[in-house]
Amino acid sequence: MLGQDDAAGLCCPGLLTAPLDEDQAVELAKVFKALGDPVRLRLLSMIASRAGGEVCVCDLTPAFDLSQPTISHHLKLLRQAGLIDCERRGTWVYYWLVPEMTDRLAAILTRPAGEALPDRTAPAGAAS
Amino acid sequence: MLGQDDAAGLCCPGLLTAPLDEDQAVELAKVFKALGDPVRLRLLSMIASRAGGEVCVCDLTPAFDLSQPTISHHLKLLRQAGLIDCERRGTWVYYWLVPEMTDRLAAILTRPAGEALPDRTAPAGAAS
DNA sequence: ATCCTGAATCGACAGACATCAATGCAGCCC
DNA sequence: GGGCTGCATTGATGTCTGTCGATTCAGGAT
Repeated sequence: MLGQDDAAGLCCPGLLTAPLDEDQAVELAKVFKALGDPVRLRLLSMIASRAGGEVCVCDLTPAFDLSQPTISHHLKLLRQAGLIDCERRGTWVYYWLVPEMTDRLAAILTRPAGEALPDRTAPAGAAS
Repeated sequence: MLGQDDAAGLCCPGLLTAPLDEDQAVELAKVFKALGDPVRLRLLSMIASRAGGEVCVCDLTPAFDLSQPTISHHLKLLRQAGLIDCERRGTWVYYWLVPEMTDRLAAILTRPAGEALPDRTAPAGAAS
């Protein structure tokens, strides 16, 4: 059943509207941590932008100056974060994006429309 | 002019539409890495959701079971990532969200509207 | 000036992480 | 079967990071 460890319980209505409780924060942090590496970001973008929606590992590995085990490790972390999934098909393994997860992250980072921000460009009290 | 190190050059049209080049990936990863810690996520959400748009450090610190220097350290990382900014006002220091950055992240994680995903529930591969 | 308070910085340390070479495992082909 | 290829796992290693106590710095109050 392919790990798919956790990181599924991201129900939070939005990081920016109410304080996160600790459990939510821990879950969310796992996903952002998975995104917090240049190699994984490039892997994710290569997978997500691929016409057809899936990529063979053999197309990913040569794009980096890293060993094959290292790429495999990064793919595993992205998968455990719920950002991608994979399937073995004969000799090759194919990865694809899980758009529900990126959608969820985008929603979490989106502020409610009518939120009036205090105008920082002309603060009331500060001259000079 | 308050560090504000880098992490400003996030022009990328979207993580999910085209492969990121390495420099873009490195910049973006810094921001996501800043979000990849539960304490920083909670700090950010406490700051962002505060009515009035700003929070005094003295209101943040007691919400955690961590030392004051540790909180200060996390705030510094969030600030270096461009997610928050701060100002000293007399004895106290106030922090607020930089919504441009979260907006940018949300945009980066958002797929272009008309993107037809391959239907994973009924793979078409075998036919034809 | 002296003291006090709130916040940032410094130095140290344990745990986490990225990376590699070596190995293991699964599926193809001869 | 035997060998080959593609990918995952293991074990080791150097670096990064989260945390703390101690210290320092900035501003107000006495």
